[in-house]
Amino acid sequence: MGRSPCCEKMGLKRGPWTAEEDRILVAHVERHGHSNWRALPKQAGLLRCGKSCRLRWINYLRPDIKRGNFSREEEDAIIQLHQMLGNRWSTIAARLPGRTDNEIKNVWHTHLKKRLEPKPASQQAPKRKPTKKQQPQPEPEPVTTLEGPAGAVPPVAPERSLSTTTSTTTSTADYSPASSLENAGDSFTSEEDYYQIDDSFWSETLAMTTTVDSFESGVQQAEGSFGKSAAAPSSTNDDMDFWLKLFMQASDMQNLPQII
DNA sequence: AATAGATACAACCGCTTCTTG
DNA sequence: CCAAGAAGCGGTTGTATCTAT
Repeated sequence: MGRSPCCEKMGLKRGPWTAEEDRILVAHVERHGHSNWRALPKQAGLLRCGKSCRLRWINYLRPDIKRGNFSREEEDAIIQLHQMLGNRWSTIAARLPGRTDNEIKNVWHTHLKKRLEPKPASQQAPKRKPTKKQQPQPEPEPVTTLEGPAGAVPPVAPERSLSTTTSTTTSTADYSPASSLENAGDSFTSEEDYYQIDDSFWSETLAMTTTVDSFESGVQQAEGSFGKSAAAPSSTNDDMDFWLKLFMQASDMQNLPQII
């Protein structure tokens, strides 16, 4: 298939987006939509390639983007979904409203992968404070809800300023250990305590896992009846789309996550 | 105070998949 | 059915910022 001759780079700008470029892109998309990314920069008067515009829009300028630190629930959801789906970041992102594949990918590589690696307890706590970009801004309440199962409230698109590219960060769901400690006034003494934040979350999570597990066994039977090779585990990966569909259907049926 | 190393994340690159004529 | 173009996706890199020494 033809490869996109994207970025006939001559004359096109690269690197970080300016506030002005953001403003132009947002204004143009709001007015005309983005049916044709390739033509968009020209129409909007941006010296960027369509690909770059698309990425900027999807990852930062979309109005429904949720910015700020990942909540513990979101992180755990990513871990679980990654176990099931592998590096299918866009699929994982689809289960985490307001989060982008790029963001999830970054979080995975910088935090979650390490968390899964065995390490001494002394290293369990995050070493760094949130960066400037991550600094929580005063927010009436986190978007992520820790309420019960019924609390599967759709995430609210946070108010965002478009004045700068980086200051758009609003910590809508800052639930990092550090901030929890600060906010709680009281203290969690360990990460284990931290995990005990909300039982309902875990029951939900477990329910999800169980559902998927039982689902998988059910599907394996179904696979047999479909005439598929009763197949080594590896074939599961080969047929991931099939699994994914089933997974989605299962979650929808049970009104399961939408993890947050 | 200086600086080397670690970390976080925005952005780019190139391949795959989808759509259309 | 085929080929070209466009969009989507995942891997990787560049750079700003923070921590430790």
